[in-house]
Amino acid sequence: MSGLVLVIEDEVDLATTLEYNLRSEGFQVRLAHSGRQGLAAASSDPTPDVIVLDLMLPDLAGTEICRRLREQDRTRETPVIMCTAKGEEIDRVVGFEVGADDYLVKPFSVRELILRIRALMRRVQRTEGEPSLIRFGRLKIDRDAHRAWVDEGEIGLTALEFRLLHAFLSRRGRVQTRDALLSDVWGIDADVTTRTVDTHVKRLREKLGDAGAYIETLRGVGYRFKGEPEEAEA
Amino acid sequence: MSGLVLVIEDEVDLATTLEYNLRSEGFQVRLAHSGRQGLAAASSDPTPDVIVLDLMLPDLAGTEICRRLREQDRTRETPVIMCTAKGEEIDRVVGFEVGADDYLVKPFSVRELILRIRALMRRVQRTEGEPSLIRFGRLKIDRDAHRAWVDEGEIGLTALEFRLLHAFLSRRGRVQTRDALLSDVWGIDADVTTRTVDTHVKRLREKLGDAGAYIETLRGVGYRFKGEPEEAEA
DNA sequence: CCTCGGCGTCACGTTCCCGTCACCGGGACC
DNA sequence: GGTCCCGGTGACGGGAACGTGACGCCGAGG
Repeated sequence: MSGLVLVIEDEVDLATTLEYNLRSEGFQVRLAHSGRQGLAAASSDPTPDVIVLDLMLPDLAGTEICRRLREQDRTRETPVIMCTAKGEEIDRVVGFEVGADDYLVKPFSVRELILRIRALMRRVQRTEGEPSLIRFGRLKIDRDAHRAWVDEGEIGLTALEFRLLHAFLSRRGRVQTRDALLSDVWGIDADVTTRTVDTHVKRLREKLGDAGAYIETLRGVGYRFKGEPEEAEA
Repeated sequence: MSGLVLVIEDEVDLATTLEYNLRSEGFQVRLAHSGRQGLAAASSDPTPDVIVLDLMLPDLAGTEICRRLREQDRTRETPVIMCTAKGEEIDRVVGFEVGADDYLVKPFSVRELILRIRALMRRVQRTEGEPSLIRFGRLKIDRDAHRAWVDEGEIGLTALEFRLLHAFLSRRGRVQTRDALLSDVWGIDADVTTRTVDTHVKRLREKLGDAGAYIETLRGVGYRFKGEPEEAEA
């Protein structure tokens, strides 16, 4: 579960530290060093999944930014974590009214921030529909339960195999280069040979049995999961 | 789904803010600014659907109020959300022991509070009329009494173990990552290693005996409580 | 002051998953 | 048909992930 985090913070070195730490945790990061910049960054594509917002900014107050975020459809549902320097007592009432989702008091630990970001993302993800059951021909996977079946018989997949299968299923019909699979399934900073993909595709095909034929090899390009189940019959 | 929320909170401006926000979300609100007032308000008609309770009150401790609420038939089943200032986290454990249903650490956001109120209302609505007992195969737990049995034999669980078991039971069949368990069972601001989860799962399995097999380990993912008791036989 | 229970952490052992390599087999193109 | 690679395949070593027992801390209660 990676995601895009927007950090609105005018202290450049603090912002950079956060950026570094968040990236090393697998998040994508967008920085903004002023309020106006932050507002623009919040509503540009792709919209961030979480916003970390400093209360004290040179041009706009954090509460004002929060209010404006809540006025726009694009950012209305985006969780906001407010940061306040120690001693500057938050006006809790104002904070509530503008709809921040969480608070941190400086100095805070990066660990703590990451925990809260993850928690907020989980919450949004949970309410955000996207059915957890995906069916495809004789195949069925349940993301919540982390289980997979072929013809009503459950097959035991490892964590990596499950992610790989899910990547295929959610991009069915489209070619996936090995590099694309590596960054999607293994992660951006994966230090792995492209041939590793082959091995895991093989293992996945084995476990899928006959349904392994859903995965096609495109010589010189990559892999493609069939677009329609019937194609397998051909 | 509107409902009546009783807010027991001595800080008048915070209480007023909550009242305003809850009303604008469609709830009816009743305010009480002291413990005694709150106890009276809790059992007067119509009885509230949810109670939001500050732990620090001028006259009575929040835990004491909670205890008394649980002693009265009229309020025994009413869900209670406890609010505690940061630093009083010891009381969190006590809070669950006296039968609070959820807690929030100040400063919290109104959106978070509303989400939790809705969740509790949904839960009550679903289980209303049924006893507070949850049965699952050879397992039985009583949420109000905080007791647990395996095969009609009671097992002594600590407060933490009980919450962990309850978290598993209420999300049965779905994978729980260690991070998710940490924020749900320990609280978002818990300063704890993810490996701590392992230890407590182990202790819980021990106490559950054979029924400990209900808790499955998914390597590289997290833990999953079985969806159906019969799966254990397989 | 001592003891005890609950909780978090650490270190160790084990399991099994993952990444790599080397060896083939079989298309693709001439 | 030959040659060149690309991908399938089996084996293997390292290490990540988990179970487990032990220890220390801290607050409660005597």
